[in-house]
Amino acid sequence: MARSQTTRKPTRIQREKTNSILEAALDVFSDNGFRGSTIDMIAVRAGLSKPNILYYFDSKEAIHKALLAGLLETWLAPLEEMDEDGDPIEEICKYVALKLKMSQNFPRESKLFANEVLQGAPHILPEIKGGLKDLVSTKASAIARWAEEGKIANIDPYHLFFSIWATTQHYADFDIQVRSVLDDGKDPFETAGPFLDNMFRAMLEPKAS
Amino acid sequence: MARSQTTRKPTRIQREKTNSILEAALDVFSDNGFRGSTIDMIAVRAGLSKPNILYYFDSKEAIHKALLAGLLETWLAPLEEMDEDGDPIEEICKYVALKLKMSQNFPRESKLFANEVLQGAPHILPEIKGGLKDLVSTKASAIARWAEEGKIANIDPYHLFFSIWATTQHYADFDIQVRSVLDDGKDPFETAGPFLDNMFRAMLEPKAS
DNA sequence: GTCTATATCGAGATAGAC
DNA sequence: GTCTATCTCGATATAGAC
Repeated sequence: MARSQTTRKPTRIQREKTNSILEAALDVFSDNGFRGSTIDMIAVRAGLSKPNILYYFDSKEAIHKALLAGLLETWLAPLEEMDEDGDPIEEICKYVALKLKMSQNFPRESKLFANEVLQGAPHILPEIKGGLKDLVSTKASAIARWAEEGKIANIDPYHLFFSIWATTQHYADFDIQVRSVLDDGKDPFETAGPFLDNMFRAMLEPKAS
Repeated sequence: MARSQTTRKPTRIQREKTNSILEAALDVFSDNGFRGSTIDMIAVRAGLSKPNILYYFDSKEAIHKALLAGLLETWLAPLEEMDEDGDPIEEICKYVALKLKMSQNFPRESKLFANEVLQGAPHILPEIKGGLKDLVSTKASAIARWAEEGKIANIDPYHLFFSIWATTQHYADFDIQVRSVLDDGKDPFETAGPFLDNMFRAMLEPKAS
């Protein structure tokens, strides 16, 4: 078990190889899911041999866990930026735009996450029931307050989050379907931005009571 | 290869066993994905032996294909019901409600479909680029016409469909996350119905120009 | 039609030379 | 640190008795 991860000083080369393995693994796992991926696929894409992969990581699962480890944090960062003292509708729409940008720029991460949750989140259920739930709860309170103050329409904050996650991640996770339905060549993200912005503004606009 | 599927008259018992295998397979595949599922899991859940499964189906993939075969059709049925001569907003909201009901009543089918599309739709890409694309194209034209006539707001019909699919299926596909974020015990579907209805009505309401 | 036993194969992981 | 060769195991699928 005297693996490189446990030694004291990881050299530059070690870091580089570790990174290229993770990079290749992200490709493979997001395309094929955990069970559908093989170490060989990762090795080929990383330009390394199979045993060499297992020199840097103890197992296939260790690679997967390493990828997931930082993922939820990255995924939640945009939500943390939501400012309770800012303009309500602008803050929410900014979050939507950020989340859509993440789907556009990090589709592999989105798919990795989708795969994981779809299978019942076997590796990150604690994090979901912990950090995610807590953060959402906090931000939901802020949104509920905005609604009480009449600054936005009276909507359920939790379902608001679900609809934001669902609509933005859909373009990454189901991209094959989206692009198949649209004329090939069109970039879905260009038109999705204005559409979603308009959709959430319409819903959030305070109604005359 | 003289398998029962190819004989002329499938007896009642054969039909029943075939159905219980498909039923068990739907459980297993939707929970674990195709690669993560084993014939043994299906056999145990169906109360049959592994070779007996392979007497009724030529291979694990054959079971999977059989499940997917009817799925897209079932999945599209609600969209076909959308009436171009009905009240625009009511027709669209009826579609949303139906789609949500399907997520509630057929979560396994939804997950099976999500798994398939997430992996790039290897088995049903032709159907997606064929029947699905055509049907959506037809209905999108109707919606575009409604918009031109000022009966609904001027929104992109394709992104409307994407947002409907994303939001409704989210409750089935990501149920573990939804239920983890909400207080346990609450049924997400009860509150999701009114929320989504309100959301799509707000977006579709014709704007004074 | 249904079983037990087994052939076969793919893939994770390890041994040991270099 | 990296390779070739190999062990091992789980899973698909088949053979053949009943």
